[in-house]
Amino acid sequence: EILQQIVGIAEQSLDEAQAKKHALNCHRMKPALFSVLCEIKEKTGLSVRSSQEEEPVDPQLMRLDNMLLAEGVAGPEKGGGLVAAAAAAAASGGVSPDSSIEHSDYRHKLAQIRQIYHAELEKYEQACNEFTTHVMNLLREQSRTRPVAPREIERMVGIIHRKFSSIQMQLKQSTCEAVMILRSRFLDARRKRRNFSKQATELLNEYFYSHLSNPYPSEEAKEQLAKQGGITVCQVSNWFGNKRIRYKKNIGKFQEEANIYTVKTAMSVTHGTQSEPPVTAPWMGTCTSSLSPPWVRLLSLPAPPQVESLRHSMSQGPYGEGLASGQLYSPRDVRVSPCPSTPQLL
DNA sequence: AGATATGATTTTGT
DNA sequence: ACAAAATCATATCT
Repeated sequence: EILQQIVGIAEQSLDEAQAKKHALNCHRMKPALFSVLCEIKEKTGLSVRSSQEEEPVDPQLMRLDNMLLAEGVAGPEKGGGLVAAAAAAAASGGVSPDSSIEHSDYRHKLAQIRQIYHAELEKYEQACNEFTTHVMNLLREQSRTRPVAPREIERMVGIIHRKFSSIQMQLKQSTCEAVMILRSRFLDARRKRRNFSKQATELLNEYFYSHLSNPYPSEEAKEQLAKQGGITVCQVSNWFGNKRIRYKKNIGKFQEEANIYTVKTAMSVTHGTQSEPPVTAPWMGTCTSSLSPPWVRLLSLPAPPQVESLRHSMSQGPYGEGLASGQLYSPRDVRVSPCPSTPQLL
């Protein structure tokens, strides 16, 4: 009969139920029922298994945490953010002087993400605590009418925490995604490409066309070009890589440019209007473009000595017309600065 | 607006 | 490991 009443409680109004509960607690048979329940429980031995006490420490969660920390989202307050932004700036390799404005924008957006993240985290924390205390109260209350071991309460709390931490993980995940998107938007160097200064381009072109037979500047030459042009050594390398491939792909297109820059170095001699034939050198390999027809290759004999530019080449170092002679490169195994790239965080 | 130029990154080949 | 080649993504021109 009493059991029937207990089951019935669920269908009644709160006040009614409360009253009934009180009545039950005071019922003279209650202690007997309680001890019976204890006995049953003891017999069935449905006690908590002590398994899965140690958490496996999800590696995915660790990665997310690490990233959030590294990006300054999860770390200490304002300082962390600044440090992260500075680190990101350094990592992106931008020695560009105009980057501060973009970065302030980036930092602002990051701070927003950070704020939302922390607000949500706190909300979850609070909800978790609330829920936990609620459940604990409930269990404590119930322990008056049925046997509840402290272990069981602990276990419930553990379950609740696990549940909430999985929700937290979702939050972390989406925060990480947001940060990644932000990064790619603002810090991917390709997205804010700036053309080099006129002066730098001129410098590079001058070197390229005056070393057309072997346009592979040494490390030292690159350093000098970089310094003079106000760009990095890596950018110089990129430029030459691009230039070589694009030049040989379409020599015709570059003839005008070639004339400009070779004339520049050969000003002293003639102002002859007849343009020189395109230089084809061994470094261009057998690749001929659609616009520089096959016969160009037939004309490509050993690098024709460019008398005018020879002087210039010589003054620049042993890289100009040195193809035939042995000294192509000076020994340089010292890697100065690796090309910076955006770190792959995920 | 679309075509071309250009700096940077990724893939490929040796 | 290095350079060529391909590709990406933005800048600049028309």
